[in-house]
Order: sequence, then structure tokens, then C-alpha cells
Amino acid sequence: MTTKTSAAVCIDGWSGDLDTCPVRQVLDRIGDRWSLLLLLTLKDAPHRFNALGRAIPDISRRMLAGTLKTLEADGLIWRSVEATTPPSVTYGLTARGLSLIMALGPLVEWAFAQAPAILADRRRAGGAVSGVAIAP
Amino acid sequence: MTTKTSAAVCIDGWSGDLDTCPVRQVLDRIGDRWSLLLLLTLKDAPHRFNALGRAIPDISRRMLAGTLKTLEADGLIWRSVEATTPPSVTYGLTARGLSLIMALGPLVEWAFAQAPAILADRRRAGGAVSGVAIAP
DNA sequence: GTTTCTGGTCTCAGTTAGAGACTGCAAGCG
DNA sequence: CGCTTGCAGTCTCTAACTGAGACCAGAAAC
Repeated sequence: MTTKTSAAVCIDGWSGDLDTCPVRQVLDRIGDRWSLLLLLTLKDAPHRFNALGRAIPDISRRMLAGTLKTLEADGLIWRSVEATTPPSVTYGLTARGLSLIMALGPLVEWAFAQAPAILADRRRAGGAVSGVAIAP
Repeated sequence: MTTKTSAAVCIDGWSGDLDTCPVRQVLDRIGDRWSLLLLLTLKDAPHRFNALGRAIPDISRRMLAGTLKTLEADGLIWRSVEATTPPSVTYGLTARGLSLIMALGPLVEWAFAQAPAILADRRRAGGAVSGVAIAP
């Protein structure tokens, strides 16, 4: 289980090294706590740095800066700096970011439809409410 | 940014508390490093505990046990114990788990189509290769 | 003069994931 | 008989990651 053999199972029969599976690489990003939320906030309109912080109250500046940086590196958002004083930085969705949101549509619908039943099951199953919930 | 006002933005205009947004709750689960991989491994056939460990070589027993537990709590997989010695435990997909995989289809297609371009951008953008990648 | 705003970075603590040892029992092998 | 293997997990220790909040410098409002 610790030997990292290649040719492991992956999504849609990807048979290469696990770390190179494209779906894994993409989901690792958008599956984190903030990326998707940021993308969906930017979907309606471009936002400035602190405006994003206000729109998503429980993100820290540190994670906001870091997540924006990786989203930009992935070409999902753009970043533009206007040389005013103080310089104002604006972020917005790229075409690729928008296409990701579109691809997410069915999943979002599924989540909305299934959420009540899942939450009921989760409650019935016991206290396992957040994360992987290993016993303390 | 630290005041947790409710009525924050969420997916598809969810306006309640961020923690109750159904899409967030679902994505927090399937977005983690192992849930989706496990689900897709179980899609083809039911597996026993150690068989899953062999199919996904780089998961630790600890995360395997924990992730299976939460997937079961969410009603995405079933778990059946046969009282042999030693008892053998089998896991498989439920109908709900299968419906999630179906909903994931467009996202998987998108990821496959976009992965080369994203990886190229990521390389061009610099060393930000894994995770949020805050500078050391 | 003090506060507030701009976009971030830095440091410190707390939480979390991963590695690997450990449990107890049964079967296979020499 | 003794050794190893496999079963399904759990336990502990350490490494990594996350969140909270201080800090920067300049400008505008009060």
C-alpha cells in the first residue's frame, strides 16, 4: 500500500502514474475549500482583492492570496493591476474558468437534489459531520 | 473578513449560512484526496478492504478506513460484514453513489480536455505545482 | 491626528494527513 | 512445531497545511 507502483487505477481508466492523472490534478484544485467558491463569486462580475474577502467572509487573506495565485497559474482567472495609488488589483474569470463552471452544472444540480437525503443519512449515521472524522 | 456574517455568497445563489450550503457540503467530501478515487474504484465491482488498498496503492490504511466510513455515512457506499474468521468486509456503490458518478461525467470530460493546457500554463506560471503553494 | 482603505506578506499556533507499528486469529508451508 | 501471510482496522508520531492576526507603505476622510 505504500509501494508507489505506477499503472494504478484512476478516473476513466487512466493507467499512468497516479500523480499525472489529469482529473486528479484538476479536482485537487477545485476541490479545495476556496477555489470553487472564488470562481463562482467571480462568475457574476470581476472583483477586487478586498471585495472578494468581503464576499467570502470566512476566508483568510493568506488563503485568498494563495488561492487566487494558483487559479491564475491554472489560467482560470485573470489578474489586472491598475497603477493608481494605492494600486488596485482586479480579478475576473477567463473563458476557461467559465467553461469549468459550466462543466460543474450537473454536479451542482445533483448536490442540491441529494443534499437533504445525504444530510439526513449523515445525521442518522452518528456524529461524523465534518471531514474524514477520525475518532479523537 | 473574520466576522462570520450569514447571507454570504454561495453556489447557485444559496444565501444561507455558508456551512449549510448543500453544494459546499457535498464538494467538501468528494473533493478530498480519496473519496472520488474510491467511488470510481467501486464503480466496476464491490471490493474488500485490503483489495481497495491494493487498487489504490498510495492511500494509507488510516485514510482508507476513515474515508470509507464517511462515504458510508453519506449513503454513497454500502458495507457488509460476513461473519467468517477472520470476518471479511465488502464495500460497494449504492444507487446514490452511482448517480454521483454520473453527475461527474461532464467535469471529468472537461478535465481531460483542459488538462494539457492547464498543465502547460501551470508550468509557465512558475513552480506553483501542488496545492496552494504559499512561498516558504 | 487618528482612523480607514488599498493588496498583500510574515509569523505563530492549531488542525489534519501520512507512515508505519500493533492487534488477534486462521491458514499455508517447511 | 514455528514462521510467515492475510484479514480489517486502530494507534501513535511526525510532517504538512490552514487560519488568525500583525505588519508594510501611501493616501484620503474625519
